[in-house]
Amino acid sequence: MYSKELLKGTLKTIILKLLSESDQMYGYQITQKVKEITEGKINLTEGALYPALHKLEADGLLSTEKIEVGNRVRKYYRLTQSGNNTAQEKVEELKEFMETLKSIINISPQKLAWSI
Amino acid sequence: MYSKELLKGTLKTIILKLLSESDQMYGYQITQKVKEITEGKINLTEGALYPALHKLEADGLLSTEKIEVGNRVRKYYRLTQSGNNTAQEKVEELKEFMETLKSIINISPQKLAWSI
DNA sequence: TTGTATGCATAAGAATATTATGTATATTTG
DNA sequence: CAAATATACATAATATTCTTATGCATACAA
Repeated sequence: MYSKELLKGTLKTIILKLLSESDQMYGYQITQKVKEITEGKINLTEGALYPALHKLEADGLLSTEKIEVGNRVRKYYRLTQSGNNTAQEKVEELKEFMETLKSIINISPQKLAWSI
Repeated sequence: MYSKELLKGTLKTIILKLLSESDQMYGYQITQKVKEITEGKINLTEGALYPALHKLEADGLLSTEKIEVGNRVRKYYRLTQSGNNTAQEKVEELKEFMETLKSIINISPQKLAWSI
């Protein structure tokens, strides 16, 4: 597990990306999926996930559907039209941000000194 | 400029990385350096930077030295021994985190469906 | 029957940022 | 030369977004 603070700000983008690649998903499934893809390196906590889902829904990016499975109810989320657009934007923004971060993380002493 | 929330959690690592590649730097210089390296894409705000620097100093990762320049005082920061170790760790952790994030961001519908 | 897994949700608290403000000197520009 | 911008530090109020803890409930395995 990584220092949790790194995850800050990326959670919504992760949710939107997963939903953009699948028809619909429910909360618990998202946590398991992320755990699986990242080989256990990222574990979403419920206290972070559910408020984030609710916020995305409130913002009109997700719609929900409750489906009974046995005696339990699952709440499925799917992207709205607006959510689909936002998903693409957020993912693109995250990619660019990571490239920019790399430019700092991979800087050499020479390049840094160049203009100090 | 990126959505600010992405920067959350990466600020300390950025500071430690810059200091690990230079002898010493002062706060304002760090903001300018980051702006230059990222071509204006990341602008550190003072309200975030100074508290972060103070925290790193309080944690024993940075030491300070005040130097008069003209009639003004600059507060230079440099890594302590402990800060140097932490810098390496944090940078490594950030790199690994970015790799992990990529595995989510670049996932294809097929791979995702594989185990839904 | 007791723990683990599944499934949702919220509340208290911590961490970390934004925005605004304050103080002060130096330099550039109209 | 006055005013704006740049340099340089700092903190307070507020917002956001997590963690941790708690609660409820069903299903299944040891």
